[in-house]
Amino acid sequence: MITVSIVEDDDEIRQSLSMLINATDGFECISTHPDGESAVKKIPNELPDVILMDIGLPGISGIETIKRLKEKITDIDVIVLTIHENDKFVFDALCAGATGYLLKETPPLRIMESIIEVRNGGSPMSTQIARMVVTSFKLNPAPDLTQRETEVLSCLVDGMSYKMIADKLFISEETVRRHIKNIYRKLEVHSKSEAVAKAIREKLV
Amino acid sequence: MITVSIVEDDDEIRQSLSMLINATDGFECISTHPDGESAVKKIPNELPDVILMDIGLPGISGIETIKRLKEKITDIDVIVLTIHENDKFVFDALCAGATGYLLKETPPLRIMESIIEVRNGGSPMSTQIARMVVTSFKLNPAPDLTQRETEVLSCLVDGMSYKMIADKLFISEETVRRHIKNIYRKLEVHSKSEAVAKAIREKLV
DNA sequence: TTAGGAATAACCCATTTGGGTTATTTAATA
DNA sequence: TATTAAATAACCCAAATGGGTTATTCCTAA
Repeated sequence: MITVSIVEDDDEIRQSLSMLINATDGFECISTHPDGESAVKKIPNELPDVILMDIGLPGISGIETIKRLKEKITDIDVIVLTIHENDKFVFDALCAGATGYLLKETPPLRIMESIIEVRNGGSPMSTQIARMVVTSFKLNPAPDLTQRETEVLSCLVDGMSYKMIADKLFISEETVRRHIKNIYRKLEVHSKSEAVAKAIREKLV
Repeated sequence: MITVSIVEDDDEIRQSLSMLINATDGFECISTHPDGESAVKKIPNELPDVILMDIGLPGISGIETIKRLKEKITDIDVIVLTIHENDKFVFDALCAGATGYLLKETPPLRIMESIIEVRNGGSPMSTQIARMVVTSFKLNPAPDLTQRETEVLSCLVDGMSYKMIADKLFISEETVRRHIKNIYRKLEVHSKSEAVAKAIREKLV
């Protein structure tokens, strides 16, 4: 028996999800909550196996609700079920600790399969979401940077000082400074930490 | 008709995959390659819709092969098909530009479904892989750091100077220095760029 | 064959940063 | 109530960094 809680403000959706779960052998919907506050308060006592979580909730957001619940119950599986397929919502939800992310157009059968999948150590996602997630890993070629400059930028991202970079690349510290000046000009930054931040954010290395 | 190329050094696997694809209506395996070199040389002329790619190849690795192919053909879909479920291989493959990642235990039907899925804008992954990918987004609480220190660390990650942080938080530059010293001690680093690198690598902010 | 980019190297100077020390106020908690 | 942690602030000094300028060598492409 897999126990499920639902956090969803729309009465109709909440009830039909609950009915779907209870109508399926081996599943039980043990509670439903219309907002994040009551979910955060009560779910730690109810301890379901899986939570189906909406993102657009009144009061505290679904993201914040996930964060607070995961702090209290680290090993719970949260599947986001939402209409939002916006980058920010998706990545914020995953950073907060969501294990799966389904769009509301997901057919009922697929929702039930996802609950099983998440219990089996998977991370069910709608196809668009999976693509967004995978694409986010893709490295961008650092525009304009020469090969050597790219190497130096990697060293910066590794937290190395001018001296350490010089030693590693067998060149003088002055040459390192030269390369770094060129990197700053090309990336339009003015310090190591800005360069590192930009390189990582834009996945240049 | 979806056209597929296979890059796989094991003769038996390569042939059975090719047969599987050609035996399925709507799919055609237009070429197979036993190593990365020949794949990089020939696939740009063959232009399949999808490539099934092994990682453990003789000569240049599957990762490197993906990287070089994606440089030449940006809009091609590469599905990795491998026994390696090691973190490093998975993330390196995705950074190189792989769109899907299946383990070799994947049943034939699921492989064919994955080819369709990738053509429909998805990113097919084995369940374990999806979980690894999703888990990699999870933020870790910065150990020991106080709330203010965490705020300052965020500013560092944004590439801000002491002065900018002081202005933003409405405190003196000296206090910023104080916080940063404490951050360095706790994270065991000795410079801004090391702190930024560590914060991002360990997802502390 | 020559112009230009890439990589190398050096010097000057001001600013920023990193490490050490000390101290006050406030809030939490034992 | 006494203690502790967190946040605030200041000073000293040395080292690292950032910006400007100039120059040489090598290789590639026009």
